[in-house]
Amino acid sequence: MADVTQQAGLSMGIVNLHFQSKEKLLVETLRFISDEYTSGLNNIFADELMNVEEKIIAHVDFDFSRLITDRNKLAVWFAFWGETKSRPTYLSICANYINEIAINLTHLFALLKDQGNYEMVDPELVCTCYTALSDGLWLDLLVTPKGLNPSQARAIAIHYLRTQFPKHFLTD
Amino acid sequence: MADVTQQAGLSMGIVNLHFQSKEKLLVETLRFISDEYTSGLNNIFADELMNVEEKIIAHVDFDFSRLITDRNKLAVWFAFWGETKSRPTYLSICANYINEIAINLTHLFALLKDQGNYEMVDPELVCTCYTALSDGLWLDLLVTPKGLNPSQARAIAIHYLRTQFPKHFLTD
DNA sequence: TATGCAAATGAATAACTATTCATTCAGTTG
DNA sequence: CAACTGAATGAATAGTTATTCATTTGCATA
Repeated sequence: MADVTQQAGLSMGIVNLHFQSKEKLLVETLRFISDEYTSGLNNIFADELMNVEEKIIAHVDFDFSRLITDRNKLAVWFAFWGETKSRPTYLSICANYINEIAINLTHLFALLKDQGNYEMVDPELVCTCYTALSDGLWLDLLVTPKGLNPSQARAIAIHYLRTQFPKHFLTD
Repeated sequence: MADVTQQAGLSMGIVNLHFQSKEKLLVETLRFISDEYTSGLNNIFADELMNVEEKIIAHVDFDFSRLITDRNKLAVWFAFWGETKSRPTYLSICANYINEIAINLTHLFALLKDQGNYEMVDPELVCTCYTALSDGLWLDLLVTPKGLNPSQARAIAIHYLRTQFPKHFLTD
């Protein structure tokens, strides 16, 4: 708590004044990064100026943007994920945002499947696979920062999407 | 420490007797799970009775085996990953096992590329992509245990490998 | 410029947790 | 079966860290 308040340039007592307890500060922290992530993606889903392919690319761009791939923030994500098993509150916050994004992203893949006549594509599978891939690439960015940079990670994600939608995602 | 020693059915002082300190216990814990993982995979790489495709399938099977996808153990992995940024010792242990596995797995993909005349395949890219995918699927198994079981996760990993080596990995 | 009020301070306290070490235990040797 | 030895115990201690609250600060209003 001393470290946190010092970083904030404030005094010791401030966390308990504003958040009641350390545990509630942590919950609000998880809520903050979850909201930041989902609202960034919801803006893309809701954007009426982009077509389906552009939205998917914007999604990937967001996943590997500075805002999201900041190593300090990635470390926070992993710390919370590690705790989900023993803290039901964290688990439920995570389950919520994961679910919300999956619905929207699966929908985009389903639309692209129709538009491109990709008859063998399973949108739900592609959504799960893309999401897992992106989480795993975040781990690479966190743990082997010299081995992979965000734009290489982005290229790997696009490489996967191209396997499913070979007529799309060619410009990158 | 009280919880840990209690779980072990031993007394309070035992950790400092055997490991010197809590921090060293944690380092040995990370070493233990890293060694367990790499040695399991090294057994597969070194097995002279399997062909390349069988080794890759054995690798995937191992990644989604009971031993590895146990949620308590996954939680431990994520907790350590979250700490790597601030603990150089953890970072270096992780960098080591990641590197060792990547060399071996990339080699297997290169062999399969040659054997199957997959001219467009980039073994290093496939290795990075498969590894990230598998890490991300572990997150799914940890955080949304009701949404995905290990055999479904395994199927998703195989699905990706099939995109790269369409003549292989068809039997599953 | 006095008064009121919400926001912030940080030393003191309370709560918690890692570590120590005098003692006990269990097994082996002469 | 005594003497020895290495492993284990756990109450006591030392160290750390979250929380409290009497006090101060800064700012708006009369």
